[in-house]
Amino acid sequence: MSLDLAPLAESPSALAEPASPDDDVPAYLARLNPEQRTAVEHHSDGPLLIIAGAGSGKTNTLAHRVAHLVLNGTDPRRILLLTFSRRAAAEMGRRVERIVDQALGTSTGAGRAALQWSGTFHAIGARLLREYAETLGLSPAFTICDRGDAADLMHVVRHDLGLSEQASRFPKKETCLSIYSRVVNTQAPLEDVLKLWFPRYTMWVDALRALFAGYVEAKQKQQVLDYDDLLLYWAQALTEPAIAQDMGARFDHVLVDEYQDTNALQASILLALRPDGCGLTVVGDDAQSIYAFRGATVRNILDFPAQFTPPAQQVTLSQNYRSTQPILQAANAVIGLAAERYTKDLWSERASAEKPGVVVVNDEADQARYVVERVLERREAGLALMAQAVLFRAADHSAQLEIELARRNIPFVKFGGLKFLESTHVKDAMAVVRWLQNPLDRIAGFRTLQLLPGIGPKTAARVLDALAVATEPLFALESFEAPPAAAPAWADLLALARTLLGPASPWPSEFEQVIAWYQPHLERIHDDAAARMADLQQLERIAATYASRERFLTELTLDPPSASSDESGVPLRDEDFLILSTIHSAKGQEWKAVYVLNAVDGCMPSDLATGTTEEIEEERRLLYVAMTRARDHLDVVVPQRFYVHQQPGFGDRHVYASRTRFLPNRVMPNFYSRSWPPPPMPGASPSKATLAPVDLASRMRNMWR
DNA sequence: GGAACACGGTTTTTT
DNA sequence: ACCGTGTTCC
Repeated sequence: MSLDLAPLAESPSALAEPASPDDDVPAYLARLNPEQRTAVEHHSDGPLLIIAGAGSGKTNTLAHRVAHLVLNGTDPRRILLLTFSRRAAAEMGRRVERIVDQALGTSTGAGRAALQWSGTFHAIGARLLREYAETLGLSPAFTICDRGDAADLMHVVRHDLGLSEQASRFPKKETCLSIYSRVVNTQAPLEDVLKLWFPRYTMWVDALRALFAGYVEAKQKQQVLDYDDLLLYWAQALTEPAIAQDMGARFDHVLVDEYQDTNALQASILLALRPDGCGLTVVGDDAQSIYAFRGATVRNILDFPAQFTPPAQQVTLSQNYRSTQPILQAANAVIGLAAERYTKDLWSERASAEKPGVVVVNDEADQARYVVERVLERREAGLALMAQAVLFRAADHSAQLEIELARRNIPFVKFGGLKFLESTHVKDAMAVVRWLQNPLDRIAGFRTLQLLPGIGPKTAARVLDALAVATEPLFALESFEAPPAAAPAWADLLALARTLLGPASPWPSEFEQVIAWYQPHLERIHDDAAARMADLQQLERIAATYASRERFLTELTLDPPSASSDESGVPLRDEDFLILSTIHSAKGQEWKAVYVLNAVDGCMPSDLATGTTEEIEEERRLLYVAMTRARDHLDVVVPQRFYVHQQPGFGDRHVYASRTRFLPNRVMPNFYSRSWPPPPMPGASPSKATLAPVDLASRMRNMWR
């Protein structure tokens, strides 16, 4: 399931009116404004950088450029289009086909412009690596592990090396993985990464190096690649001139979207594919760079032109077709306070008398009530729920709002945060399938085996050791002597393994067997088995949409369902529902009305991201991204008190927060400022003070006397 | 010795 | 809700 619910980004309105009727110009070009048209028509023998401000018709411009190339004779199978998400790739493909079909004046041309090579860097990397697997010494059957699995593997290796008992200050498995990942993605030495981003752990440099060596070895033994490997192996393969030549020659054009959120490793892949920059187009906006935490660097986009001789041509799109002028002016004011800026202010022709609001409320409960009231008010006025979105910094910031929405029966879909695939039961089921796909995958096996009562870490490890040296996995399992306590469950597992390890059976039915096997374990382990079983049935429906076990595993790992909704289940397509999303997941999208939650210091910027000025600047851009999602209405909500989780030595508590530092007084004239609920009328004071006090405490004591 | 269970402390953003 | 740890039970 890829819930393509929210329409992506720049709507058709992001097209300029025809500038001047020119007989020789095809209609699809006449619709563009001069800058967009320059970008679309850029001659393909030199590299091109498009700096595209928020709402400037970026997606459309890129789609038009691809369509333009196809209409001028480029084979769509020889175009490589790298996007930030799978959803963006699908949307881009649809638009290109539409433009080409319209231009050719036929509806029979369906498929003529079908892009074969569009997807994320990771997905394209996985595909190429499988294709070139033999040359590269990889097993073509390699499985891809997600972040959680990678962390588990890191944990196992750490334990094997005896680093767990070292001291309490050795980084946790997730932190180890973050450090590793940052080294890989930034291509920087471990020492520098530690010094810059993980100063607390600099003393562990040698231990970490040993850990990472063990981690790499473990992955190779198990024929498993993590997310970073998809880029790393690809980049490394491209350092071989013959392979670079061969891979580069498959494509006439390489286009990259959201270039501001790519990292050094991705830049090196591009450069190796197109060393002279011919046929290379990158699009991005440095003001919207919000992924430095995973190694992305704005330097990629800023240094792009000078990488080539002659330097890349640069086109800037600065007309915004999305937001009203007051909203844009406020957003410009916010980003105008950034320490460093490279692009100029955006402008819009969409006049409006309505300034965006900064709304001060008492606490998060009032914040939820305020948002619900405004959402309903606007729906009364004709704005569908789907045209409205609530954005926030961290997934759990919407918790109170979700409760309020459920209470008032307002359907919603939430993007970002804890996902479907990360819940224990779904991970269990996926592990079973992965392990039987690749019996050398120890993490999947470890997880599966421990589901059996009577089998814990030790026995599981013995089974996996036997498998690691076996030539025939099924035989190894059958000759393993399970502990007596585990005997019945072990027999059931063997029966499942005989089917799944044996000659291929039809795909979706294999999955049904896995679920049938897992169900009794689920019921034994979890109290809320019924709800979890419903999730697994959902997963079964998803599994049925993939052609094979291998495709299911790869594609679901690289493109997990991005939305989760309330308990009533995913709303049907024709139903109306409100969008809740983390700001990160809202990238590239737009709504008529946008509500930004928790615009207070501590949330934005997050307390966890105030270490360096770079981190704070990224948080500022995050607010900018949130604000520029709005077309007509924008409300920034500031709760005066908000809840913080366990502070060392304090426990849960409320803190008094102040408006985010990104909205200082001097930008406030761009907003309409108010508080909610409105202050009570004078004279209508509540009567609390007149009630007599009651001593409940002594009544409770007296109950036991 | 190994598995199971109970408890206390934590939780950013994502391919 | 989950991870790590310490304790109990077979």
